[in-house]
Amino acid sequence: MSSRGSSDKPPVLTLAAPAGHTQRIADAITRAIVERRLMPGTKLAEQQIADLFKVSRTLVRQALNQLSRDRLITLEPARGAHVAQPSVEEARQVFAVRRMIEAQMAREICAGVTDAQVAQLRAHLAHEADAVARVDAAGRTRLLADFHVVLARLLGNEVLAQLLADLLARCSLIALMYQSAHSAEHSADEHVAIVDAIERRDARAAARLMESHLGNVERNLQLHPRVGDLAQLLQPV
Amino acid sequence: MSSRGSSDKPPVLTLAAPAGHTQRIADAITRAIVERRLMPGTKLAEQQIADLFKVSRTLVRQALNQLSRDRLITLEPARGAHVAQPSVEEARQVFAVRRMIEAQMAREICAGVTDAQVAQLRAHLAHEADAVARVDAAGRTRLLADFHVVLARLLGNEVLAQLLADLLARCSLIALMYQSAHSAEHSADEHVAIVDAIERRDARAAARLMESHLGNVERNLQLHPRVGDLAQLLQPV
DNA sequence: AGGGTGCAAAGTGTATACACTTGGCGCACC
DNA sequence: GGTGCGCCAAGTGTATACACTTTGCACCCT
Repeated sequence: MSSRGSSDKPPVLTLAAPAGHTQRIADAITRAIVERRLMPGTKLAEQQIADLFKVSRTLVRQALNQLSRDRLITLEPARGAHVAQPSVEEARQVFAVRRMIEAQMAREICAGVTDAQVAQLRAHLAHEADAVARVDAAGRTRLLADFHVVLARLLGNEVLAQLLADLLARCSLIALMYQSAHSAEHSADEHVAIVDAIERRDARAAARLMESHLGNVERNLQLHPRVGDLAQLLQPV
Repeated sequence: MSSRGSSDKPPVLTLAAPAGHTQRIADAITRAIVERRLMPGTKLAEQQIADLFKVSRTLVRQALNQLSRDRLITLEPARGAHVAQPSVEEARQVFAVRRMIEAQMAREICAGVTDAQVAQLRAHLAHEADAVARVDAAGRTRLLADFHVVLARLLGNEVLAQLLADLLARCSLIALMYQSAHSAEHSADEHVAIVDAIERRDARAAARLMESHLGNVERNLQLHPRVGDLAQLLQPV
């Protein structure tokens, strides 16, 4: 709230940004979704967005196509774009994939991590704590997700990092649909424990902590048994 | 148990009408790349493709954007689209990710696989053997890749299956760039060994066999040391 | 009065037009 | 004769125009 759309974009670049306009629109919508300003199911009319950004529908369509591939919105043939409503099943599957990938990731990081990289992780944890202390909801959410991407980057594997980033974007949408009771402080603490294990090069503990961390996050979503189905059925498609 | 006994031709690509034109173009280009009719580095001019498919550049651009997100082509700002040339580094990273995911996948499959599912795998292996026997290069390559997707689907995790399908498309491009000496029969044999382990519910063996299988495939690519860089620079047609 | 049919407004799907960038060739100048 | 500058062609980037689908509302029929 406090950091409204501050004009961090000097108007100088506007004519020369080539791949920029489409990406800028996609990013803006992504942020709007993740920051809960666009609720799941909301219709995204092309002309409306085009007017907002002062561009033509062409660029808006490109952006929407991208977001559709990221599963952040759904694109029905002649009915337009809507903010996606991930099903309970999809949520479970996304978390299952994250557990598979990130547990193994934690193990491999322990095998070859340097002291400098550990320091890098500590720095990130400090940022997380800072955001939590400042009650900066948007930044906090982003940093908590970024932690996992930072871990991926430690392996020097950009493909892995990109893949995880995509999954995390979907997770943000899932988290806001099935409102999590898992407090940010709790997540941050678990991150600290994971880094501790990594610093000790304790692969088994790191993997176990990562799995339990992801398990906690998922468990605290309200997508559990029959209650979730009911809530989902009440959502207008 | 759905009547999924023998799948002679169940590709899901057959949708044509609604979102069809763009998808049809993207699929055609994808196939052309994977079947080695478009070499890495080849320029894809929009108007040229548009004429071929008798549509406007608009739809071609949409298709190219999709392919660019799949990393099958690169899209430079005002220079057009070219068939991607995955670097040696990228190839290694893709395989590293596949090992991480698929080894764990093999373990989890062993934990909960049913006899019917094993039979399904056997059926797929039969198709592979058939394609190898018929010296059907295109079908063979596709089936060898599909094996891994079929495994992913056994877990009932569509997110995982989709993710793996994306990685496999990139692998096809990588395989044709760094021409593999790994014979199709060899791969098929390793697939059989993996299924054997799964049938025995031997998670450790299945994971180990999967890792060695992927290791063999990667090792037999000619992306080994510094020679790879030279070979890559000489590649462009 | 209720429900079905047809019309009209809105919105998406595709094509075309136009502006701008890039790259190559030739001409002039050194 | 070599090098640099400028014009021309080709191709991409964005906007706009137009056709078709969907949808809501009013009106008519039962």
